[in-house]
Amino acid sequence: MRKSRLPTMWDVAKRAGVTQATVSHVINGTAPISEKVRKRVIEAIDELGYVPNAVARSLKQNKTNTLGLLIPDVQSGYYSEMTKAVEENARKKGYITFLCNTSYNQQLEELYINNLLQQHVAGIVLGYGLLNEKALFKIRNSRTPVLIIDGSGQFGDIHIPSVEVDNHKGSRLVVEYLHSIGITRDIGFISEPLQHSALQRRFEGFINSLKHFGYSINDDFFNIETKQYDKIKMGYNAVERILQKGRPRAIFVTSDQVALGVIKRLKELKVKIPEEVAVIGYDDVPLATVVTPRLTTVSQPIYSMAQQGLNMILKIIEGKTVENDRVLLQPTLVVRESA
Amino acid sequence: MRKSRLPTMWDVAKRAGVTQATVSHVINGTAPISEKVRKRVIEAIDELGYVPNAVARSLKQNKTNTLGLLIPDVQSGYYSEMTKAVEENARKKGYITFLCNTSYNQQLEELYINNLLQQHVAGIVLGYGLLNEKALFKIRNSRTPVLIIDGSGQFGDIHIPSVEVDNHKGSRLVVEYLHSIGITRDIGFISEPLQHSALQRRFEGFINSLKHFGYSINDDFFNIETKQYDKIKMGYNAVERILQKGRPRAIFVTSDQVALGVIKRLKELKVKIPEEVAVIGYDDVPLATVVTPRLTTVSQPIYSMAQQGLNMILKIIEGKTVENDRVLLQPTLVVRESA
DNA sequence: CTGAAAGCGCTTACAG
DNA sequence: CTGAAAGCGCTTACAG
Repeated sequence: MRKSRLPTMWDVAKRAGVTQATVSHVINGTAPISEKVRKRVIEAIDELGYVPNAVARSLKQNKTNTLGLLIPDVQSGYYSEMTKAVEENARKKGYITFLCNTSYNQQLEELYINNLLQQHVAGIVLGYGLLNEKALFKIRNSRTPVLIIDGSGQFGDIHIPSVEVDNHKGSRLVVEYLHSIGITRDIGFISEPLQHSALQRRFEGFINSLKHFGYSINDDFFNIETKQYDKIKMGYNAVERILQKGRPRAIFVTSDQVALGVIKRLKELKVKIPEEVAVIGYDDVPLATVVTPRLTTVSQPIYSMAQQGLNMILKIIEGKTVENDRVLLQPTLVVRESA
Repeated sequence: MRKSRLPTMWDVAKRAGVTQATVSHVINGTAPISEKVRKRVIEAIDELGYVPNAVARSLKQNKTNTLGLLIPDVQSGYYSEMTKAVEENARKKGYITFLCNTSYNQQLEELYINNLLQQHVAGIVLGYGLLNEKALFKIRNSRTPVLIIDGSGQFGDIHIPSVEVDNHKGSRLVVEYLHSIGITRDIGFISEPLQHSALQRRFEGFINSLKHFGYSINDDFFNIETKQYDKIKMGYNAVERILQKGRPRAIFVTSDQVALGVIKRLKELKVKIPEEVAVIGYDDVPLATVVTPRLTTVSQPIYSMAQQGLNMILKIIEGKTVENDRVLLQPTLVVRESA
């Protein structure tokens, strides 16, 4: 049982007793059509269950209404929120989005980019700073509009439009807050690998702020992972390693997902949070309010990033000029219980 | 600065001094080509940075390598896992997937289905039992291969291929386990709205098992939400309402996300889990091991569902016959600390 | 207000 | 082994 050919405009035309061009005109409103003919065409469409073929349309118009979104991991609370925000805003603008989950794998990044380019997507949204520069060049070469959310638009010589959050400032907020509550030494740092720009900036911002206050830097309490694996386990293991060298008074963790593991281990060890060790995360994922103690963390305006980002890339797609193609948004610190 | 036309096979052909058909043949390997010509064509492709146009290809071949996935909410731990599993398996088979996040909104369901149909996706994967039957009819009408994961394939008269988990059994495992640890009464039930079949089955299974053991049913301890909102808050509020009527000895919650809220409130109230109130969730999301106490829950073989589901729909897409189009997988109970 | 016709970039019999 | 040609289902000037 193979599907018999789907009805086309030609079938509709025949049934309505008009020409195929006329059917196109009534569907797209591209010409004034008499009410009588219009009605006949609409009827024929309904009777046949005709559905316009976007593939043919795209080929002729040389434009699609599809977007590609690259993220490292939909399962992370942060990226799933980003995915939702991007997809929702795209839909509202009439675009449908391809989801590309790269797992930070360079080969996958390139495979997806190749695929998206072949699909002639109207634009590509990068949810993080791609690791594979070759893939980036391919995008540039194709002249496909591209945007990076939550990442620097600067890759060596090439620059792409971006909407990012001030990561230096995020870290500064953390150190300032710790200062304000009297924690001025033994501040630890835990992070997943500093693979993309956002994470690197957080680390730089952290170090700079520490220096700014004239704190001594004890990297016994630093634990930066060198490869990706389960985020929660990363936090869990990091606590393990740090505690072998001493006890920090506070730990700044560059993502909530990892902070969850940190808290888990600390609690198992009966270390009091925040009395003995204060913990501050980053991202403000929904779960931050569920753990005990509730997580103090740096909040990122994800929805706003996605919204402004989408507006920007759509302008570029439409060939309009965008005044500012490096939008910088501000993070805020949400103080709860863990610090 | 508008993009100049991208190179086509025709451009490649001209540069290589061959015909456009020949270029197509070397790209697709659809004809034996002399090594000499092949090399010239490959060179031309590289020099021009030619990328095959999948839109044109799809139109001519009347098939795309795209899939649509409908889920209610990427942000939920359960559906983000499903999304990842489906997307990964689709990619491995050469398909790229459109993500459609419906929020259980019937209008959105229909909008997405219309859009996917226009895009002529090769297949549609439903991540839950669609609420809008009209949308379902449209899929059927278009004869687009469709598959439902984690939901019944039976909608009134129409049946669609499905891979689901035995939800009756999941609930039975819960009641049996409670029985085995001596909890034989005052068993509560908390659920988000029973909007799709999976949830309905869990409820039925729960009631049946209670009856099976001859337990009395006290629906003072039941709290089934009537509309969607934040899952964690649902759990939180449900505890509130139930505790006003008395204290159950155990609560079965039909999803971990909601169970997180249940635990949160119980802990705030200093109710001991599991000594005073045992809590059992459903789904076994990654966070289940992070909360304190670690969540006892029913585990679903999501990856396996996605994998088997993808295999099935791809067979259907390729016109092969599938022997069993109603696969039923088995859940397992993971006993941790909360019960 | 409606139609005839070209063409988007490919694939695919078919010839030679 | 390579090419000439039709055609996938549309949109879009252009005529009338």
